[in-house]
Amino acid sequence: MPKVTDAHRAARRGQILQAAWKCFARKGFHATSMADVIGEAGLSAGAVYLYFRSKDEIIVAVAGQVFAGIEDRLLTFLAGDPPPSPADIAEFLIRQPLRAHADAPAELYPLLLSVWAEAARNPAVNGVARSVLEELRTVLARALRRWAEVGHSLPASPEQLAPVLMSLVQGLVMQQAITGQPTVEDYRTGVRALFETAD
Amino acid sequence: MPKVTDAHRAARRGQILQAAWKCFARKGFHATSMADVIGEAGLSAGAVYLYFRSKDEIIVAVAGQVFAGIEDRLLTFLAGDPPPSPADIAEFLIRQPLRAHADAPAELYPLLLSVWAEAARNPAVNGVARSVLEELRTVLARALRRWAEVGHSLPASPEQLAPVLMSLVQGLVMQQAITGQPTVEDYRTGVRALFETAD
DNA sequence: GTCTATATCCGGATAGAC
DNA sequence: GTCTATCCGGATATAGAC
Repeated sequence: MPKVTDAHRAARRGQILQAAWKCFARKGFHATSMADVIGEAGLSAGAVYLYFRSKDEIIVAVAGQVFAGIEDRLLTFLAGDPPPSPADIAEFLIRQPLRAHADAPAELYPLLLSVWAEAARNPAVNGVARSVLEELRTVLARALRRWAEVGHSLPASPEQLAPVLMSLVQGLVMQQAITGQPTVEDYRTGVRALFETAD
Repeated sequence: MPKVTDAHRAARRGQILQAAWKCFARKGFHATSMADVIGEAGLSAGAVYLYFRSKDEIIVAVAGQVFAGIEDRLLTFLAGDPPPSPADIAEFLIRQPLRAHADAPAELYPLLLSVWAEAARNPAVNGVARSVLEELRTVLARALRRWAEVGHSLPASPEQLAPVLMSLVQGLVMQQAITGQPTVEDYRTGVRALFETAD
């Protein structure tokens, strides 16, 4: 296996995934046909099936990309000194989805909804989503504990607050995707106020 | 049109919707075939298509049922005297989905996720979901305002806090559907503590 | 009103030429 | 490695008998 081939393979895979991402963002997983992906990628059916065994495999890969990087960015943020306050953490979380995927913001939220819904049914997608959510929960709890250890008070245990922090993002995404409301800025203000009176 | 016919029609429609609900809860909208619904209802294809013109029409009807009643129950709760506190409202919201559909709790959360994801794509479903979410937002804002007018303080404006309250349910549903965590009780405790320190 | 049988279409995946 | 052409299965919706 010469080097060229590996690079080539990676490039092709990326090309396909990017095309699939666009299609899935536009129409969702189920309404997207392989023909859509193939057309968007500018390849042929045979070529695509050379890199992915099935549509399901592409879905799982895209779901993975959606979550990719969240943890890393969050970890470096949470490791800051002094430790960020719960309000800071909340604000950071809320801004994450858009920061992570600066392109195609309009279709990002619906895509996230699709991924979550799929994660509730598709075992493979569930695997990646579940591990990310669980990791997120422990990371957030650890950060909250750090904040408490530095002399601040928390309204509840870190383990109980972490899921609440996560809900803030999830709820915003859903409401935005369905009603277009509220704006990130309005939402951020409400959330920050709530946590600041509670620290 | 004799009375019998109307009652009959209503009963049949209900029968079909109940069957569809079960199938959708189990497998989601897209993985459910008309054959599934037809079999579950114990009817024939011809009969089902007599009451619903298409699968899409059934999806919209089920989505409507999922939201049915939420508003009414919430309104009577919020109208209580003395006005419920933000913490009380949050707790009520969190418990709602399970109270509303006491049967089939295990599959309720995934079904909700499916409905939300569908609402982000399917215009008809979006219509019902959007109107419910918007109504919910104004109703909650009004209740928070009432609480403030009775002499309590709020960390932010009612309009900013209402979406945050809604997020609490949505996040719990999603986390439960995907990871099975946290339990309603743990979650409730965290949420209540957060809002009680802030009232 | 209801059922059976089926027309019609479409999507995923493959086979084989180049 | 890549493309074209195609197969097969399954899904929606309908037609027509009873």
